Amino acid sequence: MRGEYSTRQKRELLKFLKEHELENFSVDEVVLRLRERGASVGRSTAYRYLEALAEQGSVRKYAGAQGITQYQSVSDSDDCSRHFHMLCKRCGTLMHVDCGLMESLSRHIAEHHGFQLDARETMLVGVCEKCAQKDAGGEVDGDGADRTEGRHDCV
Amino acid sequence: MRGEYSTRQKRELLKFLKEHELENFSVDEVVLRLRERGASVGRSTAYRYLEALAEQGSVRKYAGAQGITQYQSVSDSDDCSRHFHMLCKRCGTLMHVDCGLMESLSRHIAEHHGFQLDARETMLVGVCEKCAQKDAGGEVDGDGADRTEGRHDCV
DNA sequence: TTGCGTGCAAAGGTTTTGCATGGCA
DNA sequence: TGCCATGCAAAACCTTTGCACGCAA
Repeated sequence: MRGEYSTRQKRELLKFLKEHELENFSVDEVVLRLRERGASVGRSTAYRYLEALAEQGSVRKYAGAQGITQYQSVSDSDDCSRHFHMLCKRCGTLMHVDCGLMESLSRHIAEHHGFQLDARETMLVGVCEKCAQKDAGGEVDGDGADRTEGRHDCV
Repeated sequence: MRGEYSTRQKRELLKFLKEHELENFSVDEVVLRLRERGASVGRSTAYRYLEALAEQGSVRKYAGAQGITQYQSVSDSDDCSRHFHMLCKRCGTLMHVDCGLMESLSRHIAEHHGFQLDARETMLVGVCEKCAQKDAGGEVDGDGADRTEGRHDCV
């Protein structure tokens, strides 16, 4: 019979992602966090299923710092093709930006530069507010580990 | 004595990069192309020197498709921190965009979203004009291999 | 002569794959 | 009972590093 099976591993992964919507994880982190809560999932399985979810669109997949692939669960209602994303190069946090200027930008680029922007894949790289403050203050440690994340709806 | 030595390998690499300004290469491609012209350079050396050039700023380094690091030689007069870059997800071509809207964007993001954009690392991903035309026509092959590249100065 | 640069080979890390086993329908 | 899914281990990859040798200054 054709189709997909519902397994414990898939359910655990899905549950974890739902609970941590808009947070960013590497495959290893997901595996680790699941193991901590006693819901172990094999690394291969995590790779395979996250990849599938990314293709299906319910998870964003992108290259974070040090070339490590990051995954981020996106709520069903989120249409990531309609807003842009800011990636903090310090802590790896990914933020969604709903902002009118983005649409103007897309339109401008298309009309004046003959280039069709893909908001889903485009990443505005820089330094987020928190990390900028840390920079101003003491030294910054490598990871940062602040994985909470938000949305910026512009006025 | 402090300082850098001028070696055959460095000169070959530099010469190749100058000849292929604004084109994009992986380390392997550079090594291969140099070997083809009888100017072999070890992989480690290529990695080390390209990395050095990237830090120094005369070469752009970025994560291309499939997580393979790409390098692009930039002319001396180019100040890549002052304009943005568009990366075609089909053929891998990288284009420089000098455009007033980009500065407005940076300023807006900083003021309204508390995020400091890094133009040097930000990549506007999408489909370039050529590939869009190909899409409209027949099927597109994976690589595309059109590595020539241009600049878009906006009016 | 001094010490940076080079290149090989090995190590390092992430991601993919092969295959036997296990579980869903 | 059929297949799909899983997980281990191995392979595949790109990249970095250690170290002995070579070469520029």
